[in-house]
Amino acid sequence: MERGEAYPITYGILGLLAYWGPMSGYDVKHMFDHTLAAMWGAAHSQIYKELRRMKELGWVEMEREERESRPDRKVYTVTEQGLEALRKWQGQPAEIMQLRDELLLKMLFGSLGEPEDVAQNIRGAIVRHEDRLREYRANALNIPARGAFQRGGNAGEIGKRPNPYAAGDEEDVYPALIAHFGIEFEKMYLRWLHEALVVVEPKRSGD
Amino acid sequence: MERGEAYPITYGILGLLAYWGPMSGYDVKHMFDHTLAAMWGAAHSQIYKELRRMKELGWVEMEREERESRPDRKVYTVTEQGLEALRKWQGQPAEIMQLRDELLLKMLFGSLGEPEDVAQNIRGAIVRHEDRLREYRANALNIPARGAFQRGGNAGEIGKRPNPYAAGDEEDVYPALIAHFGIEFEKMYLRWLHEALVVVEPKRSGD
DNA sequence: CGGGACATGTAACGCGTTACATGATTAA
DNA sequence: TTAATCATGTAACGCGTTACATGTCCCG
Repeated sequence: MERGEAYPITYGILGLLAYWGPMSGYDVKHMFDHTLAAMWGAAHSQIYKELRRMKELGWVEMEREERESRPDRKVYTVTEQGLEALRKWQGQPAEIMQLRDELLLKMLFGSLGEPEDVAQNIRGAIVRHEDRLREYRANALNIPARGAFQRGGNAGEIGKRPNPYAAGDEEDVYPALIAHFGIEFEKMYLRWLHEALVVVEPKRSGD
Repeated sequence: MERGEAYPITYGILGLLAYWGPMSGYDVKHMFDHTLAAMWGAAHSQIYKELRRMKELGWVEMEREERESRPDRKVYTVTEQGLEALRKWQGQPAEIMQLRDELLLKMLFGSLGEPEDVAQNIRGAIVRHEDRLREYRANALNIPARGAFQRGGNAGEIGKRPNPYAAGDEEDVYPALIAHFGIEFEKMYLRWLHEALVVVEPKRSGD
């Protein structure tokens, strides 16, 4: 595999298509927002770019779906070459992650700012991470079962075809593992934020 | 503050300079590698770029230090405007982070690859995260006390000046909080990796 | 005598973000 | 009538990475 051929987002889209079946770029965007947003954000402009490149690589095929009184859809289907690329990717070791959390950076240099500003930032983070934890708990990353993806409207034959890549009835443990990670991560993050708030928060005399 | 004026890495460098005193770009790179690498990687080319831009913004001043039989150094010092920018940054809310961990992406679509490949990836991640945890535990992010940064060699007067921004004897809790986060994160990550390995690892009959 | 540390840069390239653009339908 | 949903795109911009470039000193 040459350098610059594919990136995590490429495989993210390819994985969505392989896992849930043929979709339009618009659908991929919605899947990203509902399943991968907390892990890997993606603007629709980026998704359309990647789909075009994957078509040039022969990893997906595109079929134009014309509809009356609705904009046309371009439905993408993973090819055998695309599946091969996914398997190859799975076999390669993943680099260790970097956190790249701006809050941690702000807090590392917290002594160069006002303590109340740091405390305010921590309180904001608590709210956002509690929201995320609630989401994770409510729907376990919103991951529908393999091949079960179906979008509203009369999407024609293509949307109703069963996913040709679905592997029968055997259950898939991986989405549950990822959801579990998300929950454990948010719980740990929140524990730490509360600890930090106690340390940082200015003590008031009348308390 | 206009869009595109400064980014996390800008404030990371500015914070290093404000916290540990005047440094060259080469020194900044070393500080990054020893304190922030796990959180925010930075190539030296990027650091030199940022230092140039910060000079144009008036956030730092540059003094050329000529030395015999050694390459010249460009020593950067934070200005009052730079400190003001840092304080302003501290007062602004931080966006919620995205994980962007390729291993999680690979595992989400683990069912599209070979189970043994996934297991191998998990084992590799365990080794790397154990290393990182050991590092964190050994030196708590390698963060020297405020103003205590000193590099080898006879670096001239500049390197020996006490940090003008150091705020006396009061201890700084923030680096310890960040180090604590790093340790808790790695512990949680490792717990999860071991759980995942048990689920994923193919059972052998003779075991 | 080769390799590491010291020290600073340029060039190429693309992911990822933000903004701009179009235009129909449907529901409040 | 205002706004959201459906649906796809282009353009600008820069962070971040990788590779290329130069030259001295010091250690084994």
